[in-house]
Amino acid sequence: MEAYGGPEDRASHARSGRTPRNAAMFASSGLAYVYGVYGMHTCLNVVCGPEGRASAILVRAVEPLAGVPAMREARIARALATRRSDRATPARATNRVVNLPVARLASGPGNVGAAFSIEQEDDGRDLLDQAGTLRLEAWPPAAARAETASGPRIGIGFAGPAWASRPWRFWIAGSPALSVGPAR
DNA sequence: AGTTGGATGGTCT
DNA sequence: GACCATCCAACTG
Repeated sequence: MEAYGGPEDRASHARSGRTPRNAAMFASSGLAYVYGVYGMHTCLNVVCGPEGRASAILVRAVEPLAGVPAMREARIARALATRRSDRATPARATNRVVNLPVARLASGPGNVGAAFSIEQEDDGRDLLDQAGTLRLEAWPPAAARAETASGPRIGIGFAGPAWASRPWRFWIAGSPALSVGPAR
C-alpha cells in the first residue's frame, strides 16, 4: 500500500486541490476512492484522513488468503472485457490467467482492481459498512501480527525527488504477492 | 533477466 | 493536446 496526502504532496491526486475526480479523498475516512488510469485499469484507495483534509491509501497489492477461485474468475472476466490487442485472443487471455500463480492474482494496483471487480461506481463507497460486498474487516485477533517494511512510492517520478523518495510505500515483509511496479 | 513499446480514455492545462 | 499512482507481450542478450 501507499500513502497519499493533500495539496502539499506533489505525487497525490489532490496536488491541484479538489476536483471532481478526487472528491472522495477529501471525504471522511473509511470510504473508497476509486480512479481509472491508462484507460484500462481501476485502482482502489482507502480514504484515511479527517473530512476536508485529502488523504488516501492506495492498495497496491493483496496476498490472497481466501477466495482464490473467485479472484481468478474476476481476473478472467476483466481480461475478456478489456482485451488489449488482436494478438490476445479470448482463449489466450483466459489461459494466461488460469495459469497465473496465486501470488500474482492481485500483485499490482490494476490487478487488485481486476481481482476484486472494482468499478468506477465504487468510488465513495463506505468500506466500513459490514453489510456491503466491498468492505474492510477487522484483522482476526488470533492472527499473527505482520512484520512490515517501507520504501519509496512507485510510478510517481513526476512529483520530483523530494516527494518521490519519501518512504510512503508499506508492505508485508517477505510477502510473495508484492507489486512489481512499472518497467520504467 | 531485463528492457521496450503498445493499448486506451478520463482528467486537467 | 499531454499526461498519467499500469500491465503485459515481444523483444534483446
